[in-house]
Amino acid sequence: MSELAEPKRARGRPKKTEGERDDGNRRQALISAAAQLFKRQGYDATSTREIATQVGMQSGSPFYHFGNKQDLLLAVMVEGMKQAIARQMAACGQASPGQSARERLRQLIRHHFDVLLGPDSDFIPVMLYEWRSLAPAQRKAITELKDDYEAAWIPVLQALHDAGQLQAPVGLARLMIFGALNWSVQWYEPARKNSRATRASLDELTDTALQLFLRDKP
Amino acid sequence: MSELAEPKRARGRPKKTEGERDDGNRRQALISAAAQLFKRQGYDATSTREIATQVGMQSGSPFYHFGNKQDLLLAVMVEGMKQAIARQMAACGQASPGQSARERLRQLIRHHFDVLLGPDSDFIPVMLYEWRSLAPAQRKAITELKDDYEAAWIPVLQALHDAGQLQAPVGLARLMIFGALNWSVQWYEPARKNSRATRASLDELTDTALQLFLRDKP
DNA sequence: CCTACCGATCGGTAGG
DNA sequence: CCTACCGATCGGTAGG
Repeated sequence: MSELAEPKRARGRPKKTEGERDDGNRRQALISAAAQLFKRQGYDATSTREIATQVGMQSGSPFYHFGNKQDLLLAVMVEGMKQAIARQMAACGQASPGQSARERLRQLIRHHFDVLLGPDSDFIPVMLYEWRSLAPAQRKAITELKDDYEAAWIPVLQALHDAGQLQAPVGLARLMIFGALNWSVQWYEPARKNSRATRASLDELTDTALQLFLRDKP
Repeated sequence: MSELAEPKRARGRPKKTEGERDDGNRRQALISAAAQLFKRQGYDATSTREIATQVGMQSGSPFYHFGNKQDLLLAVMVEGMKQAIARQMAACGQASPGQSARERLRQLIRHHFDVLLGPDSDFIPVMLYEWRSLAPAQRKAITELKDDYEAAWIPVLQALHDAGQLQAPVGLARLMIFGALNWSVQWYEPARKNSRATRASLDELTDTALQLFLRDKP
């Protein structure tokens, strides 16, 4: 009986895309739609009406969920950063005993490319390229999350620096490495033919980055 | 006598900033003002009225010089790229006989930082971060200029790769190196106390970049 | 969350 | 290049 309830409820709703889960968390749908549109068109070039339409709402309805457009932008960024931090901890959490610093950096970079270019990768690019559109108080909130994310990189880079594999000073090196990675959003086009090709490409990018930044162990 | 002519003419004009050269090339003034505002606020967040006000025009007057707002954006980018190419050729034009590839790359990077972060450095950052706002036909024009600018880098990187000082494949290395450099627009704050400090800092950035990307000559 | 709506702003134009 | 203006769009709100 309860198995039949779902489709019945879905049919009873106003016209929505067929098969869309309609379990009431419209707020999340707004955030995802906003992320996608903000990434493609930019924050200023995207109207709240467009976002509403994409999730099947009327023009004023997003403001039931968010006080204003800026708050929606902030929500996109917070959502993206929290996911990125959680996934980074899961993937690169603590060093295995026999793991080299180079290997730890490889994992961090590989995960970062995933966050930038992989599936569901609209949130972080929006955060990187729409920073300017936040209010100052909002920037502070995001800065804290960004610091959390970057904190995992510092000891790894420091270890590589101490070992002579990273010559540049750690502070500037971190900024330049993130630049090299983050810029890929501007030029990388995933080979969409199949997901395996995309994964392979991100692996290649990771290897290239390591070759570029690190020297061989002396 | 001719020494007195200048202030007299300036006084006779309608209210403009004191001492401003008013020699009629209003088009250039619009381009410079647009570059500054586009960089600070973004293209979409800057109105043509703001630009007009900044150069002392009325709201409709920019459209006497430019067909529409997008054309003004294109003019900013073209202006920036032409200057950057000319200055790059002047600074890093042809290799001196005894000049190493590493030294040639140093010059290219140092000049690039100057274009990104030095004085009068509004144009290229606008080009880098407002690409999305161009019409497709306009993008083609800018792409050609960008290819000209980047052409000078290829043989240098290739030579370094052949010599084993640059391990990563040249194509991807170029993209990542430009990323590392271009991203500095997001975090670099020039020490404005005096111009010497700024120059020194850009020199430091250049040295760090070389340390990061290149290995010692085997 | 929809309906109905508002004030503000924006890019752009005609006509001189 | 200014004056005067327009149509369109936008973020946001009241009231249910």
